Amino acid sequence: MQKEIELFKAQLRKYNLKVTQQRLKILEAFLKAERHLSCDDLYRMIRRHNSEIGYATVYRTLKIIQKTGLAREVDFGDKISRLEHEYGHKHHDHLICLKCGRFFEVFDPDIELLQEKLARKHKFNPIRHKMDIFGYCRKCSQSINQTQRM
Amino acid sequence: MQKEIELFKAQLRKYNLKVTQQRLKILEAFLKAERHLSCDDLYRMIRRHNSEIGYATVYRTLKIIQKTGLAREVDFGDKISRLEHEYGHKHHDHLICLKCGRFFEVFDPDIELLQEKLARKHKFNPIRHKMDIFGYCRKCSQSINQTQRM
DNA sequence: CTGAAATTGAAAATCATTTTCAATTATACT
DNA sequence: AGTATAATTGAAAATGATTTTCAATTTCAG
Ligand SMILES: [Mn+2]
Ligand SMILES: [Mn+2]
Ligand SMILES: [Zn+2]
Ligand SMILES: [Zn+2]
Repeated sequence: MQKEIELFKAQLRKYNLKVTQQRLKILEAFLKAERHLSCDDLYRMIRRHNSEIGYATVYRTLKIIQKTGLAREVDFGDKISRLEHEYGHKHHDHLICLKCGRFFEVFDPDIELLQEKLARKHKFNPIRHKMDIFGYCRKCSQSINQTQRM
Repeated sequence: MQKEIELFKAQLRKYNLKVTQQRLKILEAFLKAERHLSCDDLYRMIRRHNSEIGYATVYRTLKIIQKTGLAREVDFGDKISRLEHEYGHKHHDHLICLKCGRFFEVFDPDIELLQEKLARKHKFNPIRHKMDIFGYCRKCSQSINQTQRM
């Protein structure tokens, strides 16, 4: 985590942004937290321990965190912007449960390769991609079957 | 298109919804239009020829069109809900140009197969998925290279 | 220290989406 | 056709996440 903090400070200086207590608190809260949180999630978390930080500051700091490559936006189709840790994390895709909302991070090198090929076939220069599979997780699949039986 | 209209009417009756001129006008505009339009897009299009239809009606009718299986929502990551024709259209994924905003519909059966396998490997029951590859289309790739040369 | 420039937080603005409600319309039934 | 009733309509307001404004405060280079 120290590495991320130093990287963040370096990036701030690089862009003539100031290293403030608020920004550091917000970054630390983000790094410590479970992943995939919205601005509002993080704001509430911080509020519990420190009510001195405003929503706008959390919002703005999250934008900086994204720009510095420490976070990336994930989109679960509910129109809410959520962030996950990016630094030191490899690319992955998601399995998202339609019932309980839990998600699983997955990676398949064969799919990744075919995605590259597919793009090239269309003379398209791929930069990034997003693959989300929606369905029912093991637990929810079971409970759905049980419901149907009743 | 007549087939879609009949299907729509049948669905309306099935759900005790009324067949109104507004609903039919909106459906026709949707079916005739280029794909991937937002509620606002469609509202503006309709307004050009018929200023008697309110935004709320377009909005509500689009919801019905989705429910009847004539449209599906596509998500290009800009938080705007857009619809594309669904009836008689096969599943496909998208290549989306980061520069000009154009998109290309693609389908790769090998990827689809691997997606199924990946889900199963995680005991996950897949229902639908979304795969979007963002990058630069052929034209934009060229113009970017030219810019860099200058 | 000091001053210029950046930051902060409360509040307001924005913007797509969704709901409300009184007036209007579609439809089933005389 | 006329009537009852239940659904629909459109303007306007509400919503909710996101983004901006601005006066007061803080950072930090010199
Ligand atoms: Mn991937
Ligand atoms: Mn696919
Ligand atoms: Zn589940
Ligand atoms: Zn392009």
